[in-house]
Amino acid sequence: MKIASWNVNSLNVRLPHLERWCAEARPDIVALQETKLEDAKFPVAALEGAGYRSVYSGQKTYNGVAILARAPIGEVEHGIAGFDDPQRRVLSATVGEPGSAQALRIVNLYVVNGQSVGSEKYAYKLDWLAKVGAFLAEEIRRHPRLVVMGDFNIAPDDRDVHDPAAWHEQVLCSTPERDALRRLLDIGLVDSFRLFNEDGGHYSWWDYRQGAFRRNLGLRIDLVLVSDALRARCRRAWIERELRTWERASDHTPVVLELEDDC
DNA sequence: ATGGTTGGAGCCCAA
Repeated sequence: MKIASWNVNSLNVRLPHLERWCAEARPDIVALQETKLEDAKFPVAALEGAGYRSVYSGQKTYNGVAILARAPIGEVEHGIAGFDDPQRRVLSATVGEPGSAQALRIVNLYVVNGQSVGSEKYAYKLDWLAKVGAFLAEEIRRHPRLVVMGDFNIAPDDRDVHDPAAWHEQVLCSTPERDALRRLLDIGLVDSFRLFNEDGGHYSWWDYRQGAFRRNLGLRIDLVLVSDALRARCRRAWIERELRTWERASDHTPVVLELEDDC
């Protein structure tokens, strides 16, 4: 069972990449961010042809999240109850046969970027993360088999940063952001990549500018978090770095978690 | 050097 998260930075542009990667890697569940598509324009038929059901929450130009799965998708929840946010950044669903004990609860997050420390968008980011924390505390209580994945726009620690000195207390790396991520993990989640990789230098995003990918100037900001109930079922976690070399690549690559087959 | 590249909208904004 393979579970993946990928910020595609426009599904219109990246649909061929997604189809190719799904055919090659055959992930069972994929969370997409920055689809930048209104729901009416979501490529349901193309993905069905590739073997995936899809649920989505999108808007024109910005944001947009989707969950694809080879198994049935149910209990779809858009956004966060009681938080009337026009930005489409949160989508949750249960994947698996209805009523099955093997079903997984998936929460897909496109965390606010925050622009720069001290900006209005940064304040919105911290407020948004606090609301997500309250939401996840309830989700994990109702759904112990929980996967929270997405573009977190936070590098968890300095191992996840190519140049920690340059990024020190900058947006995506600042202490308040890392503390906010820590509070999400404290609910009972673990960064699956770190179950298998302790060293630095593994990144999921590289800026389009300055030849950042060629020079491996990246950050690891795309994460697959799993609840304690799933922790012992994790078999392998990795970053699909090779997709960043493809023609017209997204600035992010997929991050993948493999769970035991009976999961 | 406060730069640069990409995507989407529409002649700038967000990342």
